[in-house]
Amino acid sequence: MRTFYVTTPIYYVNDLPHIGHIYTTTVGDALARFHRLAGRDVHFLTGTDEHGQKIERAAKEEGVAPLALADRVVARYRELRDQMGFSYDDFVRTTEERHRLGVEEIIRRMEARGDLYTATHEGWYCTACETFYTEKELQPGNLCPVHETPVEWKSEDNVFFRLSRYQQPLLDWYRSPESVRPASRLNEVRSFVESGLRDISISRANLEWGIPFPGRPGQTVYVWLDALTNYVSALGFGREGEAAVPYERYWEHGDSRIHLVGKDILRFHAVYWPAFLLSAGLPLPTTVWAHGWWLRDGRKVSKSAGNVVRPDELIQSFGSDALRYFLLREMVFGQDASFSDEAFIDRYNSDLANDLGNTVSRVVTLSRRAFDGKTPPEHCIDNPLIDVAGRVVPEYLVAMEELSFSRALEALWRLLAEANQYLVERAPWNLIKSEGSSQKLSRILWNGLEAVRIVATGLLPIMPRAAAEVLAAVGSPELPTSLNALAWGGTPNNREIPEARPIFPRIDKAAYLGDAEPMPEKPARPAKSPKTTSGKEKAVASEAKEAKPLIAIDKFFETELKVATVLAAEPVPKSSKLLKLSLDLGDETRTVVAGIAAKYSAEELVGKQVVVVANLQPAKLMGVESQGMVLAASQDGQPILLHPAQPVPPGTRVK
RNA sequence: CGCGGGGUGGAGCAGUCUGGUAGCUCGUUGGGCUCAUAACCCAAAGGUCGCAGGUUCAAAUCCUGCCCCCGCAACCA
Repeated sequence: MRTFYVTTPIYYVNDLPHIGHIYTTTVGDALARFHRLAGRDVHFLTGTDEHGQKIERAAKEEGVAPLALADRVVARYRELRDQMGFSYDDFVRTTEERHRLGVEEIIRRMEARGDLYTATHEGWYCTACETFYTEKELQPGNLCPVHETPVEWKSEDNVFFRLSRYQQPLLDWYRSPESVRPASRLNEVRSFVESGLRDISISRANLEWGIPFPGRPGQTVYVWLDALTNYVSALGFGREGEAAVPYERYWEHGDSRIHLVGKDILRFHAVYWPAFLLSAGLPLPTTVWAHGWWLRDGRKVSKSAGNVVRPDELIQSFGSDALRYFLLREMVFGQDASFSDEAFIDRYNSDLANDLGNTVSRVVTLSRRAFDGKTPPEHCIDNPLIDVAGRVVPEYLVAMEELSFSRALEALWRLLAEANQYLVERAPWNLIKSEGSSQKLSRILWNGLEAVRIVATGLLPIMPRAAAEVLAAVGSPELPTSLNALAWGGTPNNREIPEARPIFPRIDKAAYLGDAEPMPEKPARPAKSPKTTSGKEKAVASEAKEAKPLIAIDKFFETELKVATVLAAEPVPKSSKLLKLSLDLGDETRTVVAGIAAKYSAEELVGKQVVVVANLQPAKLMGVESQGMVLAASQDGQPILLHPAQPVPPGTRVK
């Protein structure tokens, strides 16, 4: 039996599940279910990434153990399994022993290959955090983002991986169009690798919360090597005997090894991970498959914008299968798609309620009425719907193999549309009146039921629960175990069928969206549900906003604030946000760069008075030295400048 | 020349790799049907496929150049 191994990324426990996690896992689930029906030996893996600085720190702030913090988020993911009907075979946590063993083994092999070496890593270092920060993580003025104290330039010894050695082998791998998909992503990755690879650091000193680096005391395995290895460690790589069997089966000798990833982590999966595998002498994945992002009302989702789509409300309001359907139908795999309540409801009503639900309903009602609560007693082997099904099913199969779920669903829906058309043409409701339970009527209604049965069978991987319900409704309650069930002719004759009830009741859009007022421009607002319990969720992940301690007044006076008059202003070249200001501070003139260009033009500022921090360490921005900071209120990311209420002499102290 | 995505009937999108009658959903208009979840069916209106060149018998699709929008990154000291 051919094997099929599919993975989602492991999710970082720093964040609660959101629509992106749900999407990837749904894709994995649909694939896994499809391939099981296709008769393959499927192994579907997901899990969580639990190590690292962020977790360590968040746990410390809350005064709990890092593992306890992770446990909480993991519990949410576990709940999601039932809520969404995910059928993964295994859930790996990077804090598990089996994972550690896998990481240790892969490192041993990379070491044996001679690909690891120790070198000095330099960077900005906060002693309090015992951590390096990149330039961009620092607060203005070279301050630690956590402690807001100055960082120092420090060097530390790290283990490095000779990534540079694998440039050519990777490029060789990319010659196969299967390696990275879709093709546009393959090009992206290839050009990145062609531009040259530098060795990467794969360990950290002074990181407690992680896997100790084998053979390098004081070093901890760094995040990506740790996390990526889950794909083999979960299978038992690095273990003996029985425990290693899945690894042998699904990876070493497996037929398909598929990683589903978001485009944001493509580089790690399509460059670093294969390089690690090459170094360790393990087989590469057959395909790294990247999908796009979900946008919210057309805008990028971010925590700070507060427009993160969380699944609970949606599942509660529409049901998990409706969500699964929407995600797979609306997004063209690989591209970005936009999530909005309106789009969701429109899809739901037109596809699920009107097309699918209503078709089930009419077909079942007619059959029951004409044939005494049963499916029709006989059927024919020649009718237009057979031909349509014969065209639609292969299309569906190809699309599913290609992860083109939207196309697969379109194909199924074409059969549904044809069935409706067929019914209208034959008008069985008239036949019931004119000739009663005739042979002709029997055949017509059976065809209708059969078309729905085939659609529902195709929907099993997409909407497992709803599809099963539909199958039961049309008199085929036994769940198919093979894609052979997509062949025409499966509906039994003379089978009792239950009374039709709405599987997808229509949603009153106006009522759901709140006010019925049809807005010409829809406001980007979060979903509103009467049953919302939004407070709970926040409590779970509470980032523990530490209360800032009060400071003494003399501390405040360390900051020297002065009024200054803008003498001249000009945009900083090639910058979108920066204005270069010449400021009169009374006894001196200074150049200050301010990130206010989005809101203020250079011209309107000349002559205005502003408040500046006068004793700030100078810093270079886009090549221009800034000798101070202009104060502004920050509203939704927009700066609002502060002016004295009436003109004062330049250089006047502010306190 | 920083990286990427996009520009297709009123809206949202597919189609572009592998050129060959421009397609889907929603919406609009008219009609039909009354089995069904105010559903379903038919028909119609509505598109210079961002612009300009080029290749070709044939271009939304391939090539060249340009314009516009949206993310990301570099910059909010």
